[in-house]
Amino acid sequence: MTQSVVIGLSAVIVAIRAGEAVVLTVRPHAAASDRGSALTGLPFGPFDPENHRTFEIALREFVSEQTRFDLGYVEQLYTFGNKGRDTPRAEVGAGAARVVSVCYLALTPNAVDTDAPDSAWAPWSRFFPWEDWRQGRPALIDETIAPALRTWAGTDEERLARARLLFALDDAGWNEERVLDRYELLYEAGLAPEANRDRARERGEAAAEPAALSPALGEPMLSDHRRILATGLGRLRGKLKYRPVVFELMPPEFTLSALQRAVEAIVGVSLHKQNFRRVVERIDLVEGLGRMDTETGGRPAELFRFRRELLTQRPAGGLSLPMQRD
Amino acid sequence: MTQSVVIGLSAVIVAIRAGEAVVLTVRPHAAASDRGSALTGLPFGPFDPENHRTFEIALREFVSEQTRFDLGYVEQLYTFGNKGRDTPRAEVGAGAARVVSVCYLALTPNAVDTDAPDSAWAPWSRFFPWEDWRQGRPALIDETIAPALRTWAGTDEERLARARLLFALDDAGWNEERVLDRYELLYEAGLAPEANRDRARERGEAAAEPAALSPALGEPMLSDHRRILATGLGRLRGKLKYRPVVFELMPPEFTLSALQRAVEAIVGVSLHKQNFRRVVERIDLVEGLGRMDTETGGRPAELFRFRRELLTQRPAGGLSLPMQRD
DNA sequence: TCAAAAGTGTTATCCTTACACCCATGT
DNA sequence: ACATGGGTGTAAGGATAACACTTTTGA
Repeated sequence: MTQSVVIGLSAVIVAIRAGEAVVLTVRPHAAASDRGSALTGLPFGPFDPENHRTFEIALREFVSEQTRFDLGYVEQLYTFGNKGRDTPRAEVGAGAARVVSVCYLALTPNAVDTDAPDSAWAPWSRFFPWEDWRQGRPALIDETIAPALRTWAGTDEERLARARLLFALDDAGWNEERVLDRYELLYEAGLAPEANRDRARERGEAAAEPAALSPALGEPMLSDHRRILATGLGRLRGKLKYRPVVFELMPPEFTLSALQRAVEAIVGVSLHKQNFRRVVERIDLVEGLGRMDTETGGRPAELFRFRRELLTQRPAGGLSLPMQRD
Repeated sequence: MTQSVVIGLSAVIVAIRAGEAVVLTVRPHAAASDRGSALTGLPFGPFDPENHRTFEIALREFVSEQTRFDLGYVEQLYTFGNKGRDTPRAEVGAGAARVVSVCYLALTPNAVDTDAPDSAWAPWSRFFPWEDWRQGRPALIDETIAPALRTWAGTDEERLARARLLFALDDAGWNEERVLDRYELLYEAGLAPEANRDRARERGEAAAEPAALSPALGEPMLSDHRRILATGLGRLRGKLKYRPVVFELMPPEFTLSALQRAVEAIVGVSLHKQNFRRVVERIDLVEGLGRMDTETGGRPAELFRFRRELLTQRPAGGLSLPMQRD
């Protein structure tokens, strides 16, 4: 008498829009079963073993159905199967079916408007405001997060050490890749509204009101979608450094500044302009086109293209990130 | 009327034994449904949503049941869901249930004998003999693989380019991380016995005899387990370079040579002794104990330990790999 | 003419690589 | 004594980080 399992697919779909990193979100149509459902989520859909030969085929199909938008680069992220995950209402399941989510990261150079009414591009700093260090260390960390974490940690040395390491307290360095660990720390400390909601649901109560400081700590999402998003952002930040994936986010022709702004938007730090150019030239994966982009404000910038051909000819690395100190 | 889905769990469990990288294999007890079943597989077991709160709990449980062996470090690898995957007989499914496998990579410092009769440690070069470059470029590549791939490619430039890039033909460099791509290329070219078996099954025929050169091209495994193993090996080879995971494979005290041999066994290349030591000292994650190991043959070697405490105090990186040229 | 952004040059420093050499043990 | 493996020093070359500076446009 085994309980049935339903496979769901989710996608973290990333693009660059006006120099900002954005992610595709959907707002499931209002429905009775959704309490307090101003919440957005990631595009998700069921996996039907009858009709879908592979996960990826199913993924591309439901994304283009839901958003009229075609995916480009796709890679598998993670599979979540913990009991107690919120059951997204779109999954049709018999009663208490266990939902397992196979999650994907997708990158696209066309952040076109999706003309589907319930989907929209949202900058991901809306969900993780503490992850954007481009203007320097966010005040949010020292003013809100650090005190709250210290209160939560009390005298527990292990908790304190984690908080220090992950949020760069007491002169610890910032490691931009550990997005998921930071989100999970906040969740564990009860600083993510999702934590209260999930705990309430476990006790069978109605969801408690979000804690007072929630809005500052990033907009919550449906189910565990913010965890999935954090997984995707962390993976992308890491991958940039050892695979030439930025170019999957760029249009066919771009200026080096646009490329730099794209990298900065993703990793969330400012880079040193001159050295960034040198790094890009050294890896030798771009080619100047001789033509100029005159829309830049100052001196016109040369347009470049990604020499995609080279990927089939040699190993291919990523970009190192020459940080800009203030 | 959706077809049911069964979740299976598989594990690539890696250890170092006498300086060799080994992986835990199981040989399911002979059964009528298993044609030609001298084949080994990876430990796998069903995931029961009734009783298991998380995948990882289920994984640890069935591994210790099957092999009387406890896992240490564990990370999720990949989830396979393609139609046409061979259904492992241990999964109890109603008729034609679709089997989705959530696969894990596990590392352990204790390659103890498992006293379970059907499980055994096997060096992974048995399954991927072309991946071991420690004694220099394997003759197998030029004598067997390259000619077969060139025949398969014919005049198809794209196929030729892939073969050159992945198997380091025509002076292309060897990239030890692309284990999965290499296996998939061989599979696609019909050089892995699994390919013939799967194609035969798709046509509803009995499995064809393995191709003549199969034995040289690595021992095949049950179902798609060799693909899973390739995924795990590739991931581990990559991870070594940016996370201190080697130490999860070492006993509490070890010599630097033992550490080097472990790294070499995993990445499959020889490293430059003097520079390897420098690299290890620089990352500053090991500590000399002042005591000596006298069992080494020549001059006794100092014993070191991994300073695991540091992981909670600072970011932590991996080892760079100073190659030994011949 | 000035602001804004593109683009070049140069240097100190650190890491990697390669090579040469010495040390302590068992046979 | 010598083979075997452990361990140290040092110098060349390349990558990175930090600096100052020139060029080309629009307002």
